[in-house]
Amino acid sequence: MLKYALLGFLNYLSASGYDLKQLMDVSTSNFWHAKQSQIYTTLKKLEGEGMVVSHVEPQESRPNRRVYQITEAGQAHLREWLDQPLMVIEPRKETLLLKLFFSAQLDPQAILTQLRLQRNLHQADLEKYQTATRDVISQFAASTDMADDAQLWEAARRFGELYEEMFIRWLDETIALVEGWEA
Amino acid sequence: MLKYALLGFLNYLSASGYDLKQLMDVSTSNFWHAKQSQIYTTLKKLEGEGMVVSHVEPQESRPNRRVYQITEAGQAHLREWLDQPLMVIEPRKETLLLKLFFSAQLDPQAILTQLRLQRNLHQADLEKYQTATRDVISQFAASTDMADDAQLWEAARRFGELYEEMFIRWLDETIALVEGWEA
DNA sequence: ATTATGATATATAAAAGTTTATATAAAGGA
DNA sequence: TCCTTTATATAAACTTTTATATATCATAAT
Repeated sequence: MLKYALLGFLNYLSASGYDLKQLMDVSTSNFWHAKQSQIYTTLKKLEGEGMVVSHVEPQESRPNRRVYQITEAGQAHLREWLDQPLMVIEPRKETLLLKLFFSAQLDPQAILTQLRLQRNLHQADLEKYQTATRDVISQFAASTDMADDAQLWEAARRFGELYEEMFIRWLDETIALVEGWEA
Repeated sequence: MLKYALLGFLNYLSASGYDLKQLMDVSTSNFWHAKQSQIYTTLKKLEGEGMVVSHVEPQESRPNRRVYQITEAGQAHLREWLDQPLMVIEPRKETLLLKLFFSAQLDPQAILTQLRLQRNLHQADLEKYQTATRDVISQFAASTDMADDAQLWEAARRFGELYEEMFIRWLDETIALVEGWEA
């Protein structure tokens, strides 16, 4: 799946592995992320498959950059994936839910500590989507003439916002439930 | 992570790999899932680590069952994991969002087809949480005296319900956005 | 003035986790 | 007769994470 993310970015602009990592961190991290090592190995694999080509750009006072460019085959491969509708719901993995599911044997106070800690983390995440992420997208939208693209990026950001609102609501409900056990 | 899910179930009752797959499918699939092959190999690994022990139960007219039982070491290992709070937010991966992020080059009608298809899937999932999953939990709660456990399972089910409501809301917003492009 | 750190930049090895595919075997229902 | 359910197991492939290595510049702290 990561390969489509990389092809998706390279379809907009040529970039190095380092660039792609930065791009993902500020744009898709809400719904797709990857470690630096995976990005570098996947780019190498994509080059082997003819989906991208690369050249080294020498730099003074900085290590050389290896810049990747999408090929026609890469564009066709990306397009094929975009065209074909997703027929399933992606199964989620939520470690917090798994822990909670088996936590009845814990002290209620220990459960509450864990839930409140997560509430703080999700609150911070929500605020990030409402400020920093929002600003990045609106700046990019204003600086280019890609109105449709920017609207889809905004929709993706909006998902993160709604997700965090939902998560906080669920945490508040669940905290109230466990608080009731002590009475 | 799967190992904790298996230990969590085995802490309630002894079970075979087959049983554990069925249990996960009707209870944790909302936030944790695994393939049969992974369950079998993980159980074998857990046995090698002394977390569980197994014995074969011969059956007439059915293949023999290998039933796993949690050990004291296994219980301690589970307990340790449950005790230690989760300090991070689990990064999500949502293929639909990734596709949408790069879909501006597609025909708006193709985007709408994909979003509406997902809406149907999520609507069906939501109804499943509101009926079948809810019934399984309330039946189990009534048949045992594990009130706290059942309330946490209900909280986990509730997460699935809120998640699907949120997803459908986001899909409706996004469908309306793309519908606006055609005017 | 020196030291520490963080950012820029790429790369690989090893381990861990997960999916896909395949094999076997028998009962029971459509 | 065919499909589904019950039941376990392994090989191969793929994906992802963790850890480590190298090198330089700019800035901040001591």
